[in-house]
Amino acid sequence: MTEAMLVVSALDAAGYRLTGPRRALATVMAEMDGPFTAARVAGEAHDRGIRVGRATVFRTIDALERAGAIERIDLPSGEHAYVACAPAHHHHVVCSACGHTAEVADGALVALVTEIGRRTGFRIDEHRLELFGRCPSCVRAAGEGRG
Amino acid sequence: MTEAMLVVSALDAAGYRLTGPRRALATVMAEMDGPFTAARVAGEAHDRGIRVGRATVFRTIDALERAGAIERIDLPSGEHAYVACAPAHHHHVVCSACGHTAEVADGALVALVTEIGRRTGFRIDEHRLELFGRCPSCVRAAGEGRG
DNA sequence: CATCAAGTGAGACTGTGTATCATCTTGCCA
DNA sequence: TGGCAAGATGATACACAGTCTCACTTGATG
Ligand SMILES: [Mn+2]
Ligand SMILES: [Mn+2]
Ligand SMILES: [Zn+2]
Ligand SMILES: [Zn+2]
Repeated sequence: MTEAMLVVSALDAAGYRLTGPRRALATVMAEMDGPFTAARVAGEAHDRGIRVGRATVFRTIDALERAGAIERIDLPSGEHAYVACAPAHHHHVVCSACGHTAEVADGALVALVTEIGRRTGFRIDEHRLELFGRCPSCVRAAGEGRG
Repeated sequence: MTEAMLVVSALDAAGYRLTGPRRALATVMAEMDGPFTAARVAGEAHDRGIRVGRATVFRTIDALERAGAIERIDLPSGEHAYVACAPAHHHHVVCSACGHTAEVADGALVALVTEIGRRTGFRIDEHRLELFGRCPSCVRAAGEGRG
């Protein structure tokens, strides 16, 4: 609930109009558990009786991404997923079993990126670190299975 | 030339058959300058008079990726591109102006990933670092423009 | 060579994302 | 409070990425 409002206010702050479809979709996305694809948002919206065009789903994802309220994750499968998250720069660990994510602060990575820039001679202005594995609870569940 | 042979032998080592289409496409990919999309491989092959089905391009990219001879890069635009590269684990810096890439050894990143695993409780088994910016020669070119 | 599992190409098909355009809404202001 | 222009919407058509099927071909192996 308050999560959806954060998403909506990010839209507002970025100068986008606060429309019905955007509010509804922001709520759907904020309540999603783990990364979601455009198709899943459209499906979930449909299931809740929210009647919104497919193009609007893509446009809203686009607007939210530009507003910094959601972020794209390129899954190893090639799919594009998104997660609602803080507007500050950070990265994500994604559980490949249940989809839960955790945010990871940039921390030591900035120094590493600087060093890579120095060594390669590239002027690096964008980087992306994505981590995949099992979240604590899925690790625990798997352990029990064989324990 | 020898680059293409490396790609072909990686295929061989992974137990794939060495067919005409695969050799031809491996050559095309090895000679590509910077990351290439499936569509660009198909286009380039066509331009060289190599008659090969579109499905085969996708299947060959797939086989080469599994063989470790090429690697996918998720461009910020959302496109999927590939680069021919060494089979050892590493990452890429991509020039967003000219497309040139440089390989970056994992180095200090492994420790960082371990630390992230410890802090988040995730058992991380895959990570991906992608860096985008300007290569040395594009930086130089831009500098001259205003010098 | 003969054999046959693996690979190929044509083409249909699914899915993602974009373009168009007539219609509707929002934010703003008189 | 109503009027309006810019911006947003949705229906639909479209462009493109990637997969699937299936009849046919080819490479590796002996
Ligand atoms: Mn995030
Ligand atoms: Mn590589
Ligand atoms: Zn999990
Ligand atoms: Zn460059």
